[in-house]
Amino acid sequence: MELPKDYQPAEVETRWREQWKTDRLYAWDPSRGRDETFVVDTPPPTVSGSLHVGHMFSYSHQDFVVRYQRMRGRNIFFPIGWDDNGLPTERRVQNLYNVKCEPHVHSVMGLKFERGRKGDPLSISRTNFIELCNLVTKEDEEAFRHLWTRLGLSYDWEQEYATIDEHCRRISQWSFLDLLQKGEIYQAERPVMWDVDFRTAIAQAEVADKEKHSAFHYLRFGIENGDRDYVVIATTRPELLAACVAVLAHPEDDRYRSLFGKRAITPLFHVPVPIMADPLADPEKGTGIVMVCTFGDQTDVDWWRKYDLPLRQVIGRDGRLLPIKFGSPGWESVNAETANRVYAQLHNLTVNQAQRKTVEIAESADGVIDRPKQEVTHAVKFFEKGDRPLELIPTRQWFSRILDKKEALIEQGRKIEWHPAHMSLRYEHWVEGLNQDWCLSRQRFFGVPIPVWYRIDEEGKTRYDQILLPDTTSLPIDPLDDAPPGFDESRRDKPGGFAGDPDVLDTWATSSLTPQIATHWYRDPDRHRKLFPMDIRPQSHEIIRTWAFYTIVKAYLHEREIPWKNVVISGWILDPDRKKMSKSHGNVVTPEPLIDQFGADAVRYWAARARLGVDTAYDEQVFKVGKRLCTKLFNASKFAIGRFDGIDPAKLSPDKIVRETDRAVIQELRPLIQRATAAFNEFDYAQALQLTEEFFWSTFCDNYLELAKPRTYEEALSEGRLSAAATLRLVHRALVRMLAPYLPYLTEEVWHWCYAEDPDMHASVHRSLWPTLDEFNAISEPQHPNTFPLTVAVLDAVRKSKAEANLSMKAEVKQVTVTAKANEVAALRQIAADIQGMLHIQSLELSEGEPGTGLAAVNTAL
RNA sequence: GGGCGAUUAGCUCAGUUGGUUAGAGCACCUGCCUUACACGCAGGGGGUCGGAGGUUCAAGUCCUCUAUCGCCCA
Repeated sequence: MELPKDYQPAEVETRWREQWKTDRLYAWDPSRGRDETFVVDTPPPTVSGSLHVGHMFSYSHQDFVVRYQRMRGRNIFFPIGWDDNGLPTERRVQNLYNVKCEPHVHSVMGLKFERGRKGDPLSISRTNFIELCNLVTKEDEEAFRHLWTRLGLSYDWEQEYATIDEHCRRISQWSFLDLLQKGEIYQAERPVMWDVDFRTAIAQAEVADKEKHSAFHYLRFGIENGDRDYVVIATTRPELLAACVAVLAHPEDDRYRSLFGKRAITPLFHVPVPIMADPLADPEKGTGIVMVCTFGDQTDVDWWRKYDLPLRQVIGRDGRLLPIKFGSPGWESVNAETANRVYAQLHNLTVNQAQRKTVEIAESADGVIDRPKQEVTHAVKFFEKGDRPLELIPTRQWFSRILDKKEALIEQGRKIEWHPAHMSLRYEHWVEGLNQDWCLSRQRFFGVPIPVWYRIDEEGKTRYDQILLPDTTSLPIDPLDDAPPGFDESRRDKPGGFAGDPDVLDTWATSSLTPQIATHWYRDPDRHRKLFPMDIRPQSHEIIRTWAFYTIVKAYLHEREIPWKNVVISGWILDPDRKKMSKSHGNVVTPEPLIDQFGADAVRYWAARARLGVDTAYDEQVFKVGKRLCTKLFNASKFAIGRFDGIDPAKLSPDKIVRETDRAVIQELRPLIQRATAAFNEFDYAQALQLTEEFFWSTFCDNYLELAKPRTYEEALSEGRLSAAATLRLVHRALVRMLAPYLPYLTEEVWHWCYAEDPDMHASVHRSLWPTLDEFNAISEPQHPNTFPLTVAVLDAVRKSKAEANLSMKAEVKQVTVTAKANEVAALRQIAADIQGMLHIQSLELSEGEPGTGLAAVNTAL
């Protein structure tokens, strides 16, 4: 057989990629039963995010597990999707094309858009904006598809989906309607966390705390009919002064006890507000007496509800101060004229500007500022993708009831096996800390529309309590384009007609349905039953509180089921200084050049070296190690196969393995198979790799191959040569399979040099069965279980002597004397010829005795 | 402030249910171009396992406290 001189990853990878696709090697077989099927719920990557090494890292981890399971004979269901709807795509479109979506703008057919256009953002219609999002999404998907394919991830591309495609919209809307019908979702007008730039509500899971510099401003509030003139309140949000609705202190705070029941008069706006006692007021914070605004934070909301306080909303949805007229109902002031004069200077300012302006006005007024401000640092809530702090703004939104299900959700989490186990705590702690129902609606555009309409009464008022639902057979629908059953388009937005809900669903409302999306759920109950609950959800740890959590929620709400039996958590790739890789830090490594440089298998090796759930510092050395392993496997395979090539494989059956050396190496292989299999069954691909790599390099290449080599050069098909050839073939064939999950390209290449036609194997290594002990049952055990380690001890000693004498390994050795226990000497005697042949020993003397330390005492005379 | 995790050779990491002189790769040093591989082979130096205390015949491996770092949550 003519084999190539060097391993050329690029050529080999391209060839096999094509072949696998043609052969539908990774396609799921719908005809096979659930018990022989292994189902994976792959979290679809956010395609508008930038590709980085972390993607290759964690998505390779799934593939190791999947490829192993495939080699166990399981029917693999391994779908892949793209998470493309939502803000990341919208933001990318805005930046790429310098546009902004304004729903009132009319659509333009066939509008051409230009990337990188300068000037002010162009306002475009919702329809045009969504068109652009779809366009960009397609390109972004292609980048991921390319990377996944190059990496050799064994997805079943026939199951591909995108969270904005028709199928996903249909499933997502069905989910909404099903939960609505089950009473699990509701709409309400209430203060929600609001991003003033994206102008949308967001959910608890999307909030990130950021440490920000701020300051307590000490303001004097007047007291109505009091025994003192004023009380000093410290606030970090003076711009909310106009929204003040009450003043609170701790009931046992003697400083303020006499004030309870009286009214305070706010500075600048002269609004009388009640002074009340509440145990949640912290005497240690600020001056111990706090102003309640609608709304500064969640505690304000709680107090506002608890005491049924009035609503004085001053911050608008765009983050600017609303127009307000003091003296009008709800805006009483004992000095409305002054209040309006002050407020006129604040109206329409952003929150930041308003804060500065308020302080400026307060400073120039008499008796408002009590003392200099005090700088502080505190945690401020941001939308994780946002630039300005969140505001609490009362709006009408859809919510999913989850607060009343904490216990049940924790219980669901406990039914799932988490790998590593401690990751389940992240889930439990998140559920325990929930403090809001899930806000499902987003005031955005590129998402799954909320599939409802509302009646408009004869007065032209939208009746949110009169919901119109679509016929489920018509899903997916867009209530802004489609008319509800019983109406036609002419009645849209007219008195007596209907209005479509303008909002879209939170992306997680769809992403949380990846199991149902993949199984086709209600559309194909048979298929759903065959695939659900799934076997594993591989993902990384930062999305436990979002992706894992919401998916568990949905499976529970719909079917009272867990979505998967196992969650398998990948760690992160950190930069060499162990910092998180992120675009803003500028430390992100781009993936494709690494494949160009080292080959896909080497990149996968790098990923495989990291243990489950453990964060790993980025170290380019590991790619080199991977590449070196590929080179070694390539060369060793060429050589090993060359040693038995030409001998009829039928002559190389297990029963031909009769020599002690050969039986001894098989005896070493057995525990390797057991241990690697056990590790893989626990999803511990890293452990399985480490064991296999060590055996391959050290036991197989450095020792066994060298020992067996002389016999393979014998001219006749002697018993010894056949035994060595059969052993080489069987061990090598097992090792190639054991490395196949990690190095799919090279192992497939090697497989086809020699093993693809074996009757007990599949043409592809990736569908051949993982090695089991059964394959080696027919081979007798060596005379002594320690024969191999004993032999290596002798080899090491002789090699050391040669090395210390600066001699070549092929240098002749006059005599070697080995002392070992009697039964071991007997075993060693059968190895003697191989040892002598390998190390060129003229005389090898074996004597029975106490070896002292170690297995054997070895004396070498050069 | 609470929770979780990490802390092992210069670097990146392994160390199974506690048990002989703590391992690997890289880097370093010394040899060897041994008819698969110099992207190789052989050999070598180098850690007492963050710190303190405890349990035990025996601890990197269990317990307590503590330091540093990271993540998550308030």
